[in-house]
Amino acid sequence: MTGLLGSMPATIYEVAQKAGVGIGTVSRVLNNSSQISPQTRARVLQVIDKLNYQPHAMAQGLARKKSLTIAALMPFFTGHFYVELLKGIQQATARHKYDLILYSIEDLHDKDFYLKRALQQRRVDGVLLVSLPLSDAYAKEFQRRKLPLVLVDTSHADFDSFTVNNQSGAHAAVQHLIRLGHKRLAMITGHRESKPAQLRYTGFRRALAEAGIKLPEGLLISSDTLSGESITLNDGFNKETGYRAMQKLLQLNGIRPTAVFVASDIQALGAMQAMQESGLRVPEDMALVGFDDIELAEYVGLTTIKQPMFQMGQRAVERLMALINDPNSPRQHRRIETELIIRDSCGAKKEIKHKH
Amino acid sequence: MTGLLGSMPATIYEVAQKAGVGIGTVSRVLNNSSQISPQTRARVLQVIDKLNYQPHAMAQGLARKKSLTIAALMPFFTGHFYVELLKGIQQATARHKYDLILYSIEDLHDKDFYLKRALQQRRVDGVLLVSLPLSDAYAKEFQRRKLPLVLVDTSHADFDSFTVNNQSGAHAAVQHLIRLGHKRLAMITGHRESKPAQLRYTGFRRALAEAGIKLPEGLLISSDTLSGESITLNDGFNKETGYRAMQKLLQLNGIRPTAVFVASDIQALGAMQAMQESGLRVPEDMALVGFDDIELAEYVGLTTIKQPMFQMGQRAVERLMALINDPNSPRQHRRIETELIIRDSCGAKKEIKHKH
DNA sequence: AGCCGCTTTGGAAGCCCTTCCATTTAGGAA
DNA sequence: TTCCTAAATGGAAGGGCTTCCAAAGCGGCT
Repeated sequence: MTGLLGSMPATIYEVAQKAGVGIGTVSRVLNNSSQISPQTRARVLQVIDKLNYQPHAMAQGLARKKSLTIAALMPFFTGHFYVELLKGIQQATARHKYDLILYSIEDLHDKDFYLKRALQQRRVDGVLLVSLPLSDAYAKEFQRRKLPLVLVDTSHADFDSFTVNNQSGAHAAVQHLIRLGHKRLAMITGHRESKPAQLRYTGFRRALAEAGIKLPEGLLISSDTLSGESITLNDGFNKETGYRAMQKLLQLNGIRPTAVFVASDIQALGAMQAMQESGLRVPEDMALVGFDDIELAEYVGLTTIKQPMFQMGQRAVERLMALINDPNSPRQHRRIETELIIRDSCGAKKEIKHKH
Repeated sequence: MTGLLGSMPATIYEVAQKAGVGIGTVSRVLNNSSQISPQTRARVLQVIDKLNYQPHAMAQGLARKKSLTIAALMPFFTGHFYVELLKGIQQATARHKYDLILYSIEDLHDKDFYLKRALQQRRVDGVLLVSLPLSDAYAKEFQRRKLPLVLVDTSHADFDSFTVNNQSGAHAAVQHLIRLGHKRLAMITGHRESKPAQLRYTGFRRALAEAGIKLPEGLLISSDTLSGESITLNDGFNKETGYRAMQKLLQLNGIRPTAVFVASDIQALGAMQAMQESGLRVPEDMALVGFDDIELAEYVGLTTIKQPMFQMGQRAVERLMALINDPNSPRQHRRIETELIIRDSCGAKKEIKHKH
């Protein structure tokens, strides 16, 4: 009995010998080459089946100068966002019969090390760079060697990228609040240097401008204007900044806003906590809309902007495959549109109930 | 200018030539072979550095019959549990200078396909099988060929495994409730066929027995004894089963328990909802302890049992590396101990307050 | 000078494929 | 039958490494 895998996996030579053909012929069968007579093909396939033969990927890779492998470099932080993204990436990769090597970048210094490793040692056929900046030196390398690269949740003028449309997402969120009748709006956001924070702010301003609403002094609160322990972390999107920002808003007694757009759900949770501690209710005393659609958002009934990460992962891989097949394919910068998820915190549901 | 990666990556031949040595010597330097004179080594290293040379992993793999790659097969379901596990796996893999190929198994039928692919095509040096059953046919293959395999969150007599100690976790949860003075306890759990559900039940019984407490009729509710839409899904751990189970408990008016051990957090959330709808408070009217420590648990203040998945992922990889280095190393079955996370739902915190 | 035994080095063979070129074979046309 | 063309096939070369064996270098001995 040969066993499922063969005691020592068979090689193309054994297949050729048992089938009474040359190795070239076996290779041609394996690669669906055109010039093979149906009988020979059948005979070879039969032997392949009997020996349970599968080609050795490394030998194939060496000969073909292709690895049928792509690498994804991503920071492994938070939950939902990356899990969904990874799911999408993994699924699409498998569908194309490619394998995925995953590199988790915990320190930005490691990035170039792993890039080099993926490219030069592993000879991956393409790279997915997620949420990480592309250094100029590597940008040049990728271009010079025409290596397929797709950026996800980050961007660079010279390479394909998929990013969430932060601006239109924020715009939709704010527009929603305005339609619900709010005229006095505030915004809580992350650090001013954070790109997503900037874009979400732009969307906010645009929605206000379109409705002819002005943003009074003090109704925009960025994380870096606050003080506290976890304030300086990352992009400023965390619970504490949300909490402190809301406290600050609540101190502006006279001109308290009736609705707040919070640029991240996690901050929105902090904000809700601050309101609760002041005895205020959401949305009655103040309506809230967040951004991200984290897992908790559903639980607490937070209206928010959902980013379709699964789909984004899939599409990024599709694009990468296209680039692998045609490295000269023109650049594409895709903005993935977000979705407004209406729950309780914006007050829309109550309003509907009133009307009936 | 050579560029970061070399216009076409250098080979060992170029290095040898520029350094004025033979390829064997370069190879020896690369692999830290002993018999090399310091001067030669220095010269070769210098050229390697200048050419930015890195060995071609596929050529190395082919020659060495080793890939410096491991594969992880896992179902990609839920959040926290797998994300943490994957983080641990990824980190430990990188520390050993191995690369990780990730296979997501969405359909059990795919499992053997990907196993075969990993083993026979990719020639990975070891496999991590997560939360998936090992079929007998493959078990034999792994044994015969002495292929390093480590099971995570699943087990098989003949292979190394890392599992959460469900029983002692449940025991700790229930013991905690008993220490808080509860004498009338109930349990809500998943399907009776689910292995974790069974083990958690055993832990529950053991804690009761040790305290001399009997479990009255009707105070154990398994998902498969309920009716409803999502009831039959997977292992029975979902919100709806928790909700229905609690409803059922609440109908037993006379003998309502004072505390409930819920075998999964997600069910505990459903149970809390049912209580809330009946106007009951947690923990005043009924204390609750869950299992899993999902993200929401912290938010709602659910006392629960935390499974240290990150650590488990790391340890599984460590073990796999040990097996790669010594395939005859004796089997080990490790049970990872859980941690009791005390929050509000068990009433312990209030009790402490009372005392002061 | 000649010899011995290390240490150090060079490079052929081998790992398992793909691909290309040469060769064989079959089928038609003359 | 003979010759020509196209289809089918065999297998050498090559891809970049490791490893092993043979050979060279070296220092100290006699």
